[in-house]
Amino acid sequence: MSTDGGLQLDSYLPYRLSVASNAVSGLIARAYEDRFGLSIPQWRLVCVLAEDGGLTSVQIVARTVMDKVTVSRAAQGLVKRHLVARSQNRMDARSHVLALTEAGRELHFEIAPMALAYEAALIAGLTPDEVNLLKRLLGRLQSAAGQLSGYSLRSPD
Amino acid sequence: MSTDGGLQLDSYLPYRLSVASNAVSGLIARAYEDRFGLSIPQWRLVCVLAEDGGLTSVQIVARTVMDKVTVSRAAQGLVKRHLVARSQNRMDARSHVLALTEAGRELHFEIAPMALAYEAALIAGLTPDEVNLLKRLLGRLQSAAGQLSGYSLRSPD
DNA sequence: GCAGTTTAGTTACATCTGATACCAATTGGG
DNA sequence: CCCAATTGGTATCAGATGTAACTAAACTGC
Repeated sequence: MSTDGGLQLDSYLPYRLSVASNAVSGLIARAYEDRFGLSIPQWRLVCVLAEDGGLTSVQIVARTVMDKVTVSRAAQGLVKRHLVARSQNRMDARSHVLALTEAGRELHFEIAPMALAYEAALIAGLTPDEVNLLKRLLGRLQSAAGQLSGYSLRSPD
Repeated sequence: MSTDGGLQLDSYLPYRLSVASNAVSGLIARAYEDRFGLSIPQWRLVCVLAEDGGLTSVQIVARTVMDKVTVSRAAQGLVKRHLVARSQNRMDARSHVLALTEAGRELHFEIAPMALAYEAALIAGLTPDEVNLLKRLLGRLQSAAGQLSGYSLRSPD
């Protein structure tokens, strides 16, 4: 037993999580960038707009766990490429409603199978039960982290 | 059934993984930064040096899945604070051996319990079996991503 | 209906990160 | 040996990201 109470980087969960996430995100990011010129924030935006239809920036922020600046920039890029259109929101003149254009819908239609293929390749070899459990556990970690942030956690004396 | 073959952001694994990892990393990063002035790369470096003793930059890169530039910068900061010492490597005059100083060891000794407490708080409510499975699955995702990168993955026609 | 506060969204800035270029030292082939 | 190619490590540059400041519009109470 070592003096550090058993802390080993290799089995430290936040480290493992970060490394795995970086590996996966890097793979996916390269794929979207290379073939469609989309950043990950842009891809997420396309995704939620395809699912939910027109949304305002605030709604997208709530839906995607991204910063509002990130959303704003992603939207700018997509509007410039005519994949997303912004229309006046007659309920509130400060905000615009973002929605996929026809070209945007086509792009989503093209990407979706590739995205699913990557996911399938990543989880090949895992049972459906394992995948479900993994998603559940990730959700738990996320909410635990959310609850802990703001609190200060003192190490045992 | 939607036209996209069932792609929903909320249940898309790479997304879930990224969101969970960001939440956890953000939490941990703030804790280390606030209390010890360490960035995550610096923390990792302290960790592996505490575990393995003196290492060269190349060895640290292999051990921590970080870029060599990141390691170089993290080391600079730690050397400046006298937490890490660099000594000549008599096998190869280009490289130096990095090792914790006494102050560095003390710092590690202080941080380790907090790091473990965060991990414990994050996995509270999970069974040991679930935690082990989670780590195994993360490892699998990481290696799958590693294998896939470099290959091109075509979506099914 | 008007002053103060809150909210939607963009801009500006400071930071961090990674790819590239670069230098010094080492290795290997002839 | 010596020149070419490789490797350890750092510096430089460009792009991404988040925080804070800012603008404009919309509520709130009176």
